[in-house]
Amino acid sequence: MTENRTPDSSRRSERSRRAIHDAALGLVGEVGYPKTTIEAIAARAGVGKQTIYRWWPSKAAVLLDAFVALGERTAGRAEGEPAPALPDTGDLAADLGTVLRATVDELNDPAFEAPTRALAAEGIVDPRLGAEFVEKLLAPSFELYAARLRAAQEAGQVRADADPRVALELLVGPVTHRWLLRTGPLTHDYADAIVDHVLRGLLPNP
Amino acid sequence: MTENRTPDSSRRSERSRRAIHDAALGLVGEVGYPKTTIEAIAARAGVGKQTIYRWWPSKAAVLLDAFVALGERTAGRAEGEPAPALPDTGDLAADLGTVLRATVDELNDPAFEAPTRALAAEGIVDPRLGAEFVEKLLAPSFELYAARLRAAQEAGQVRADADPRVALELLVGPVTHRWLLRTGPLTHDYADAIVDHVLRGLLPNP
Amino acid sequence: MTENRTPDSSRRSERSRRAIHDAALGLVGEVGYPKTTIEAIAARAGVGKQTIYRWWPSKAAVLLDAFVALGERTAGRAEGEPAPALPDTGDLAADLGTVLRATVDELNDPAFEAPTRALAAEGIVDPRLGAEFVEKLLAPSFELYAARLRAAQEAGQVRADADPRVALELLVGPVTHRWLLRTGPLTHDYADAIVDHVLRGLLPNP
Amino acid sequence: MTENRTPDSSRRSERSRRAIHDAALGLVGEVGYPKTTIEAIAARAGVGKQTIYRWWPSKAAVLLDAFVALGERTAGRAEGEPAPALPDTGDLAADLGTVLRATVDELNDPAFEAPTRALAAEGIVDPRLGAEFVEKLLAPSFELYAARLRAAQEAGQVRADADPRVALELLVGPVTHRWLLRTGPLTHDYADAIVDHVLRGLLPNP
DNA sequence: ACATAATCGAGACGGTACGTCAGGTCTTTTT
DNA sequence: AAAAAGACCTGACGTACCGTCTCGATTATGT
Repeated sequence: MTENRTPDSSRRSERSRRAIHDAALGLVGEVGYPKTTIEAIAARAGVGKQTIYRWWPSKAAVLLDAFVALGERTAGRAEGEPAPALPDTGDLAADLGTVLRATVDELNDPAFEAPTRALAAEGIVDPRLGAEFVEKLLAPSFELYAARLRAAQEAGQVRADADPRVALELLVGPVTHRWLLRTGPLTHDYADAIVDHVLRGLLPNP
Repeated sequence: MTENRTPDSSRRSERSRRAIHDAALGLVGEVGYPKTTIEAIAARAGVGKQTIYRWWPSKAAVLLDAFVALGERTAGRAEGEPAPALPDTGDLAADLGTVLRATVDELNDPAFEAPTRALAAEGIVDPRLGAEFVEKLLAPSFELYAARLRAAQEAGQVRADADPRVALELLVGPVTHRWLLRTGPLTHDYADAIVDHVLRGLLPNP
Repeated sequence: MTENRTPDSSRRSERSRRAIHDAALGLVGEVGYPKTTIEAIAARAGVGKQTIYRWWPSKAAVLLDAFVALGERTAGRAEGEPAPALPDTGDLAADLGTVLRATVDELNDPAFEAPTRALAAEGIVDPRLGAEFVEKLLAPSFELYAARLRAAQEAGQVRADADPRVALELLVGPVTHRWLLRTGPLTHDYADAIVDHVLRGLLPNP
Repeated sequence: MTENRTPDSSRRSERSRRAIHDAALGLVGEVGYPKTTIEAIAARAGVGKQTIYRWWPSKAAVLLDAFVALGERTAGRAEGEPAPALPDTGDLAADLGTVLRATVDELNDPAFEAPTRALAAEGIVDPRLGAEFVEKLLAPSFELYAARLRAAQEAGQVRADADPRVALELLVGPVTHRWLLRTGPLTHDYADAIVDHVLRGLLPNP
């Protein structure tokens, strides 16, 4: 009965897509995620509601797309994807510290905070969106951590029997935990402390 | 004009309170949190909507209350609060492993999953609720971890310069991270791996 | 599944009812029936849409109610209904002529024309509404015609074997026909001609 | 800016025209007039929406065209126009009765009822369409009545001072009145009664 | 023991947004 | 040049809930 016709994406209006992205980000920044309605996005974008419903399944999906596109634009990259590499000075502790501090800074950046929290919250409840959130926003940087750890492992700076995925989560888990639950201040010192503790546990057995 | 009268809680109907708790938990279990509306809770509880609005500020607050009460009831405790202590067999790794595995089991329990995720999600976005969520549901067990770690520290099993709060987050952070973001299977093995890594980092300097 | 709860009319807001009537009539007069939307009625009446949907099944039903109430208010009568009697001067032709001319005037009154046409049109397509339209707006006056004709019949001015319902339709049918289909000018002369022809056919057999 | 170009009707696709007619009639029969949408007509006819908008001003106009074409096809006539004559047996009452009964039968034919009512309703509200409706569907038969009455008048069977247009409306008005308003059963007996009454009023003065 | 006052169940109300539908315009590609 | 296809903006639909509000009908003290 209800036909699930998928629209012809080759005829999609690029103008509308961009306008919707911008409107979504603008509104979330100005009035917050919960008060950002699809109706308002459409109105601000000068677009029919149907044009949103045609291409996205939910408000959160719109915002996720917009956010990803924003990240790419901000990073200067085109909508294709090569992401920059994690520094490798040879000093593992310093390298991880640098990046974890950067992560902390980003989480503390008020411009990013609102939409990121909103998307994380939606993703927690909606597995589909959660997977997309992780894949598009988190996975890339996770992979960089893992790569750097593997390099260190090969250089003998890290125990051979350590799983880089687990190590990665030991670094990132506490930080996001503190950020999400607001159980304490999210500072560079905290990032350093995490790196310090974790690396102690990863040292090769003497 | 509109007086903001705070209701007289001594006249509060215990019957209604319980009915609302039950209705909220039932609905969240059956239709999920987003489709659980205040109107539906009121209807199922056989209660006027105003009775909910009188005593709770939001749907999430209702669920949080209901969930806390459920936890207490399940644990056999009265609505007062003494929480059981964390085991201390002298073997720190074993003790932490036991408890972290229990946490993993609870997070995997389908009955608890839906409401916990919903509350976590709301808490991420709403700081007030987040604080209450942490305070009522997480803080108690966090405190137990911290106590056990302090005991181990005093016994010389853990470096004197380690911060128990940080150590705690090293244990709990990765687990909740994996649970919230669904980045991997949440198993006993994973709990053990976390404990193993973290304790290595906490050993007294040789 | 879909509960058909009927609202409690004793709690109905009289204020809203009147405001909706006025808004409906105002809008139909100003922008015409097809461009009068339920949304606009609600907005102009300062009322939630649901309040309209709660009490009326359709836009046409709203207008019909409003129109009936208007008719009663205009006629000075309260919302109860005793309708005035048709004159009986003894001269049947004169009496019928008077009333049919009045009907013609009413049909030509621009204030009444738009809503009446709209309601008639809806009634033609929707039997339920049509019945209500006839019952509430037309039947009362029809009954007066019939009564006057019966009186004439008893006075021997009309054939005993004539059916007053049919006679009534002979008078009223051509007038409404011409009005609805705009097949010719709707004048007093036309009314007189109709009365003349019809009465010839109703004279007692010589 | 937007030119109001009138399309070149010589290049019009006959195939599409017929398909649109058929789709319109089919849909009105199946789902009723209000639920028959231009979009649905286009889809069923395998035609672009623009093709409809190019050639017709409104849904009602499409249906009217389709209905007229259907009537002509049904009557076996080509799309040109000669309409059959009304019988003249010399017995005016019998002749009019025959035709009025035929009219009654047509109005009672369920296949014709839905579209006719829909068109009549639209015509009541939209004068332009109303005129077309009368002109294309009603006027031809009206003219036949008028012709027959004129013949009778010349034969001295009808008063010389009677206006055939009025006489015609005396016959047709009550029937359509009853049909449109559903104020009573539309039977052959009713048709006969109307003819009887009307002819009494048309007899030459003794 | 009873009056008094608050809570309670119920649900109508003014609103906001939802997700859907169709209208009528426009563009792209095919015939 | 007209046609099939269908994306687009627009705007109304009817529904679902929101949070507020009034209405009797219970309570539940505190004099």
